[in-house]
Amino acid sequence: MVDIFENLNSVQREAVETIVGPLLILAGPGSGKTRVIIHRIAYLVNICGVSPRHILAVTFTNKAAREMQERLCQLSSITGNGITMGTFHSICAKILRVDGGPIDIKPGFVIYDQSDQVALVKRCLAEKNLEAKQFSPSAVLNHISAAKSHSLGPQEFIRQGRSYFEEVVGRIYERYQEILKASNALDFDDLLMRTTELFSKHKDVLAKYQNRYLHVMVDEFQDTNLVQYALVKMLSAKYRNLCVVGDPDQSIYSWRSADIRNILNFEKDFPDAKVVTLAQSYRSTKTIIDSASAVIASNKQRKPKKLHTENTQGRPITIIETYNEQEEAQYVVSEIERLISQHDAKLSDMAVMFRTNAQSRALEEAFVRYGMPYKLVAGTRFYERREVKDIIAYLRLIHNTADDISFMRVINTPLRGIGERTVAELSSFAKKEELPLYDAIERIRLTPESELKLFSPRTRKLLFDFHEMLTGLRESAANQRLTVFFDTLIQRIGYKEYLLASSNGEERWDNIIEFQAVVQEVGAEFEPSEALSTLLERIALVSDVDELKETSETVTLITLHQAKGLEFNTVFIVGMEEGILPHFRSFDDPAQMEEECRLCYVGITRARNLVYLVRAFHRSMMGGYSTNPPSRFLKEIPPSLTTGARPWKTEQPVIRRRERDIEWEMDTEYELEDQLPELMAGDAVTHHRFGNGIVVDTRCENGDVSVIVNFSDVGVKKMSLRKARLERVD
DNA sequence: AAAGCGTTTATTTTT
DNA sequence: TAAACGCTTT
Repeated sequence: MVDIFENLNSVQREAVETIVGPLLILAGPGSGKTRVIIHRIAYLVNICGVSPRHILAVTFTNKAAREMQERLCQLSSITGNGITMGTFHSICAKILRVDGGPIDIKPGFVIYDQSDQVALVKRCLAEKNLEAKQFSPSAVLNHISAAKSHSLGPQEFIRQGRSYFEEVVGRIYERYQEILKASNALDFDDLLMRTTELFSKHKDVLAKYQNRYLHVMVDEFQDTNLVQYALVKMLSAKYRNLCVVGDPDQSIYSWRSADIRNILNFEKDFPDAKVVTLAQSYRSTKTIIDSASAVIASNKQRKPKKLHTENTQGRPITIIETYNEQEEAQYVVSEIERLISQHDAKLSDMAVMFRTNAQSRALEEAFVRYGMPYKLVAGTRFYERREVKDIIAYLRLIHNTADDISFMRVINTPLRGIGERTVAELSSFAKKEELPLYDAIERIRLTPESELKLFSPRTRKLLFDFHEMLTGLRESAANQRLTVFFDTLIQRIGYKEYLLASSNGEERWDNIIEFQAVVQEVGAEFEPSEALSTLLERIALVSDVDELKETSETVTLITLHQAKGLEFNTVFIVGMEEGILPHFRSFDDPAQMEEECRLCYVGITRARNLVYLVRAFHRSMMGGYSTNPPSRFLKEIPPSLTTGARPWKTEQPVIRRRERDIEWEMDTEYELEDQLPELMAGDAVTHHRFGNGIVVDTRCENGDVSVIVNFSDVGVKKMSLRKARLERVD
């Protein structure tokens, strides 16, 4: 057998050998965290004789789970099998399928993703005749999701609601849950919240899992939310062998309710916890570690942690200033070209990282122009493409006819002449009868026409045909192999013809073909009775990073968020500007600014050898353009560690923008000069209605000057400088 | 019911 | 700029 302690340093070894009681592992980037987790499991199984089925390991992506599984099997085949390993969501989904009964969850439930959630909120808004303008569906959804992340049900949320807005959200939330229940559906947040509900209401079920999992491990603990922490505490309460691994400096998902305090509270909740700090990096050069440390050191709310390495000093960080985003992209491509021809670098060992998806555009153009292979870790994810979602909606509806959101999506896709009015009438009928939409059609058909004066004969026929088609498809699904059924479905609804007739038809059809590959995989493995539900489960819980294959020879284009956990030899971070990184939406909130800083830290520490920090002087943004000063994070890096453009001195304050004012003065009527405050990005202003805010950008548009202000109460607003009476506050 | 036309609005997105 | 949205026309 392989020596489990081979190649472990003393701290890592300590972490591996601590198997009893609570354990917190603080692991810096590249400190061998995954290695420790794997070796610890191997130690538990192979040395201590713990059965793999008594181990629960939670990861943050499916990919991480898969990789861990693979590495375990490499280490020893007996270790790998039988461990419960997966994301919080997939583990909870499994628990609820098996044991959800006591809290009224039927095993066949479907899982709603983000776009389904938005659709559902919209439906609730429409039902309540609320203006989508005033209550933006995504804002409402964010509040609902945040409530769920704190285990607050609708009632509790309403009870503690503080503002009018929250009161309304509470009512929407209530209805939202009703519809979910009636549709036999759970959203992502429900998977977690309802599992904690199950555990707290039914101690026998909890006991079953507590007895099984003698050892619980959680990776990426800094990005867990309160429900997830609650789950972990419940599951490990009996044996208290709980090991959490994380790095507060890499917490970048607070906007998804991840709570950095979990990691800080851990020691309070478990006073006897042992804390092990892995501070030696095996990944990056000394220069990279020192630069990243300098960047993160500017965060105030942070336990200082000294990362070190015995690796070589390495090359300095290259800082580049380009004219605009095209030149920026061009620089990246030509530098990659140079590294390949002069230093024998591999494309697959390089990544270009950015803060916002919009930035990928200029990059892609340059890569295409140069004919350099690249892989964009998608902005719109595969399973969220319209055509793929359409088909998924059909599959779900066939699997679970109560799924109203899917029903709504497909009833007129492809177009079959059933319009808005008909759907509205049908759904109010369904609501009155408390029936799913699918069953409502059946009810209409069975009710004598004299009793029910609904719909014209033509419309009735259309509805009945649709219903009949679905019934037929349900039968096919039950009998045919999944692959065959899939073809039946596509053909029956005429989807190919429909797609090819639309714009980008070919491309969209190709996506269906790609989807078919996944279907084939599942179809080959499962009998018709199980295949459909397996397929739906599989596609509900995967992300794009999961699908990222390292094999192909291409450069990776990826957002900083998605890059977490990955590593490359060479990393380019583009858009190192105020307004991009840090993003302007974070300007007025110190806590969010610290998260921007961590994002930068995560990016830099993905690199083993080379880091390029690139910025553009001038960049198109939202139709106009803006001239962003260099990112404040650049200033933090000691000049001795950098090379390349560094025209500003470190002592100099951040340059604030004013360039466009030349145009502005020409276009603006002069008498305004005295009355209007001369504003620039970063200025604090006050507005008679919107309150206080920070100027994010000023720009000329058709002779008028618009100011974009991020108000602390109402968010970002764009307004005419001439009309809006903004006052500067000092 | 569906196409057409202005208007609006722009982070990040493990699941 | 461009895409998504909602209103109006056909």
